[in-house]
Amino acid sequence: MSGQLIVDERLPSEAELSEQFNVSRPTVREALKRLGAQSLIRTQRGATGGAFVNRLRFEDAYGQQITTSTLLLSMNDVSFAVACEARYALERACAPLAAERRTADHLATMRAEAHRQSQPGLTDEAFCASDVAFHRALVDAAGNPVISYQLAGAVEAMQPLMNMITFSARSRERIVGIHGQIADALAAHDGQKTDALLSDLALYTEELARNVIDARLAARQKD
Amino acid sequence: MSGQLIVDERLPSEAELSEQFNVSRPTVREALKRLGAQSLIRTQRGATGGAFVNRLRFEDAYGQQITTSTLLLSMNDVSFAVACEARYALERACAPLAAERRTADHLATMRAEAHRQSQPGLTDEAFCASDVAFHRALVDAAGNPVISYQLAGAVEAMQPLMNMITFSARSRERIVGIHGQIADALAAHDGQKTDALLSDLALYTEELARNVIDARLAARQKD
DNA sequence: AGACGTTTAATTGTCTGACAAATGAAAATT
DNA sequence: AATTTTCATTTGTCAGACAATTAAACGTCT
Repeated sequence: MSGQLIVDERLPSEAELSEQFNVSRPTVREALKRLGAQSLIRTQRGATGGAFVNRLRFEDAYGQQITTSTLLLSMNDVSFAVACEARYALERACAPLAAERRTADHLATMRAEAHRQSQPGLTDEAFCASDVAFHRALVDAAGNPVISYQLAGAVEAMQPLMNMITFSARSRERIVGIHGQIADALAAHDGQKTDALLSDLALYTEELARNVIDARLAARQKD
Repeated sequence: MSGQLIVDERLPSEAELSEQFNVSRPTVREALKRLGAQSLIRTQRGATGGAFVNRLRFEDAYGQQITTSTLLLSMNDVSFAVACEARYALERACAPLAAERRTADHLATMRAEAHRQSQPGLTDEAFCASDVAFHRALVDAAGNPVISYQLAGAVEAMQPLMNMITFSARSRERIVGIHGQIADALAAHDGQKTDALLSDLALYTEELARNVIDARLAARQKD
């Protein structure tokens, strides 16, 4: 953290560390495991083995980010509205960049996911998973790895919350329609239109969630 | 992660776990340390002690998020332009929300930081730190903890990169001027103006960074 | 000289058994 | 009833040992 070690540099062996800090090897190992859990080091067995400073890659950080975000949402009873607002606010931030830089690949992925979403036999969970894939493609289209990393948590952590919603055929149709329009807007490099469509989608998603919650409350009062 | 344990639930003791999984206690301890490093559990000594499922709080997650983001930027030679683009794109995303919901407290913090930034004796690092505090207040003004969490990394991780820049008196004056205008725009609940000002700030910051980099290249060629 | 096994030393991974330190509950005492 | 003492439980730490892995050093053969 303080920059004294560089990537791939080898730390002293466990025996050396235990002598250096006047603690036993098991204690050193517990400390090293803590660093390993944060992906700060990796260890290798054998003659030239040891603990090495790990290069933290974006792909590794994605996973941690998603896990942490998901746990945060589930443990701090964040309302659907708050989570939804955060997600779409951040996602709209990359609309202009995505409109500028989207490649044919990104468009193809989005169109493919939109098409999958229109299949009638799809379960609600598969629909949500495809939804996430669609939006990740949109975020990645902004062509900025830092943004992709930051938004991985916001987008993916919403999935468990979205899974609470049951999507009727009619609501699916509307969502897929907007997805198609978003792909069109990006194809036309129209950032403002993309932004407006994401705004629509945010409002509609919140409306669906509100309906589900209201229905549950009504059912509970009936009991 | 799979939801089988609830917050504050106690895990079996180390001795029980070592029996359950047929491993020794040190091995169990190493595993528990890994969970502890991820803030998933906390441990307590004593008769009624043990390992307990930890409630992951936003405040705790902030720190992890900032650490990870900072390391990501420093280890993957992300250009200043990319990091800057990400930061301001995400920050602009909360401009409309901040304009709507900012409290007098947020405005006071921002004005106080802007005032500090205008003090002549300030070091470059102190100036940057105050800059970060200003922008955190702006993000927090959006009144959405999920957004605050997500942006903590983007905003704070930029600080080491910003510290590379030496701020002349003239550039400070301009930045402080924009900060003041941002506070004014938020006071007037003007989201669009805030967004435009953040856009200006992004462009100007990138310009400053470009100058520093160009100057360094020139100096190197001179050698 | 070079290719190919073999040995060897270093290092992490794991185990056993032990003791220290903390801590709450139960028991004893005032 | 309040306070102190004792005790059992649990985590924290230590020492010493052995297994598993790995690359380098060494020998041997072609």
